Amino acid sequence: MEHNTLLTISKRTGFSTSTVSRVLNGQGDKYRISKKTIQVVSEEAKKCHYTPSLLAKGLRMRKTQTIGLLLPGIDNPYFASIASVVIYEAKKLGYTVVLVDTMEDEKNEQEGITSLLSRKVDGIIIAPCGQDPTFLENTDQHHLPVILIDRHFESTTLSYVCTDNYRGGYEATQYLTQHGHKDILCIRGLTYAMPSRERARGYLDALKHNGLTNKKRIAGNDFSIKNGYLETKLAINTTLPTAIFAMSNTILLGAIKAIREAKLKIPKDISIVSFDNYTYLDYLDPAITRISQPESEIGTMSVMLLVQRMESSNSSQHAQILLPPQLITGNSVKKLL
Amino acid sequence: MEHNTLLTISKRTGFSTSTVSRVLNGQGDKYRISKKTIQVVSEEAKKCHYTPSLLAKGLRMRKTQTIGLLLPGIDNPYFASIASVVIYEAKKLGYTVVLVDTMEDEKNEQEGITSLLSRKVDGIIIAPCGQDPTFLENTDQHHLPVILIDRHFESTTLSYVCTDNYRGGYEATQYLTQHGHKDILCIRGLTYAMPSRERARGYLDALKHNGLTNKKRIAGNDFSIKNGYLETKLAINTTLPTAIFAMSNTILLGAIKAIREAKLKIPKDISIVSFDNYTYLDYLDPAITRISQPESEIGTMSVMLLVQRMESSNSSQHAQILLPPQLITGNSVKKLL
DNA sequence: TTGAAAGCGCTAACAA
DNA sequence: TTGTTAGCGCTTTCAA
Repeated sequence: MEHNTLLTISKRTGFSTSTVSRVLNGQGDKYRISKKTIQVVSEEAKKCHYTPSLLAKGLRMRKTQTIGLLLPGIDNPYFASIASVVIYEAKKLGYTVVLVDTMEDEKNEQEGITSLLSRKVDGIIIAPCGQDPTFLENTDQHHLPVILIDRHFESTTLSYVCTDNYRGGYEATQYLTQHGHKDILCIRGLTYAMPSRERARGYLDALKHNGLTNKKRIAGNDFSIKNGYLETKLAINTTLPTAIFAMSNTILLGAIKAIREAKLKIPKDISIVSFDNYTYLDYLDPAITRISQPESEIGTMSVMLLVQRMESSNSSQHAQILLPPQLITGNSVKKLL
Repeated sequence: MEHNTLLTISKRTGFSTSTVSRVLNGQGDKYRISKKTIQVVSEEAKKCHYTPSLLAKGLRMRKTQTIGLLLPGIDNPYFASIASVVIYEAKKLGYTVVLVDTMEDEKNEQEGITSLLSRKVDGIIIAPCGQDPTFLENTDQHHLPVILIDRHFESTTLSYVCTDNYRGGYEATQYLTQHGHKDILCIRGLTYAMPSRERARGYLDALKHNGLTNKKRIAGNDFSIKNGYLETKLAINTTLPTAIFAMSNTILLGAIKAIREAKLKIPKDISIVSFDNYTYLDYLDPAITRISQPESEIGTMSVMLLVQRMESSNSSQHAQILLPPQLITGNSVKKLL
């Protein structure tokens, strides 16, 4: 293990580095290298635990078999789930993942991207927390494919794979109205982020289709537990809604906390529907009714799209994909008469 | 953004690549390069969005500012939490993290390490799922520092940062006996893994100190939800213990599921103490009493140790650190008379 | 105060 | 069937 290179193997076997390189890359047949040479070289490589330098290879080939993944918070189970899938799928296709946690901070995001560019990653998958797609669009156009996940931009040429958040917001609200709810508080995530806006749009449209437009009530401005807590607390102390539509699992937790502090019971005193699926939601009492996002599909599809763009030269074609969410019913919604 | 290198900047400014390199690395003063030159070069670099190639730099310097992190499952909140901290701390010190999810599979672990070696990472932090430290020890001795986290080996020279699992097991059990419990079922994780063994040892010692050795009851063999479910189901249908000590948050979930299916109530019919801390545990009903592991300290300390070893040449010194766990009380344990 | 040139480990065009 | 050689982008020694 004393730092082996093609050169050291070349010297020990007596063959040139080219030959060694070709053998070790499985191009022995292609170059009609003799069986014996192949065997000798292979054995020597194995014996000395040769590990090719992906630095040198990357420098020479202009390809590093690496993809950068930027997420706003790996400790959020929703993003952890996506990360898990992306890493798995990437590995299957021969890519390694460099993970950057932007912590919902634009500066971190910017630095993260720069760092990935320096590392010469072959492509980027990102759940952006910035509001401006310009930089990403430039990157994408200069030979470094970018795929957005979870969040996309108003008008962008960039490829994305996201949940159909409008539909999710609509279905969550519709489920509540179908159970007789008319006073529904919607607690929103990051105001300017597309998922928040789309879910809110779905919420509003559902109200409209039920003649409840005048009942609309949207509050909150980020995806934190604290936001869920404060907005719920406020609502409880002003006008208690019959139901809450929480835009994320984090907001949900905050809401539950406030509800418990007020000694209210779910669903007897107040109903709740959340966004994001998660094992633990089945273990809460009551189990929480929620709109499940297709994390697995988002992860798989984003890797597929990215690899496709990275490996085919002509593909400047962009795909903008919305995947349907799914309602999972628990016992957190009461049927009103 | 048309692929700028030192050479292109050198040509455009008229200075040599050496000078450009020195300026861009902040060594202008050291080499007494004229203010004007520094300014010209810096401006050109900024204007063309120069991004140094860490491949070339790494190849030349034999240092990539990258650390490899191998975890058995990023979707486990305990590991997600560690990953989050490691990424953050590493970044603060100028390092990027390549994350490998081994999925509790030795083969994946082996491949992951090989891949990291090829990428020429400067060091490795790993929660090993293999049983044999030999390979890691060899790696560690050949100029690539390795730090174990979460799990360590029987007798190893490798550095590690782990929870004091013996103490955790002891305290969990002690808490139960202090509440009058004598029939405590311990549901274990991966049999051969050090955390399981140490927690079990703590459990047994606590029983012993309370004269309950003949009551010992250990079952189960991995850290899955399924394991917790099956063992609990079995216990309920044979001899119902008064309390369960679940060795992880996953085992806990399985246990709760079985308990609910049997229409039993926690803590009225059966008490439970778990391992691993997690926000959601406060939101279960009842809140779960658990032994909290110091994820943040584990993450921070492992990065500190690793960086120390990577950056000081003489440091073949190894640190083996056990961090104390902490009991967090919920309402899942009933006081028996 | 600046530059020329070698070399990190690899691949591939060209040559034999 | 195999070898020679140039070059990927960078740092650094030596020289001026």
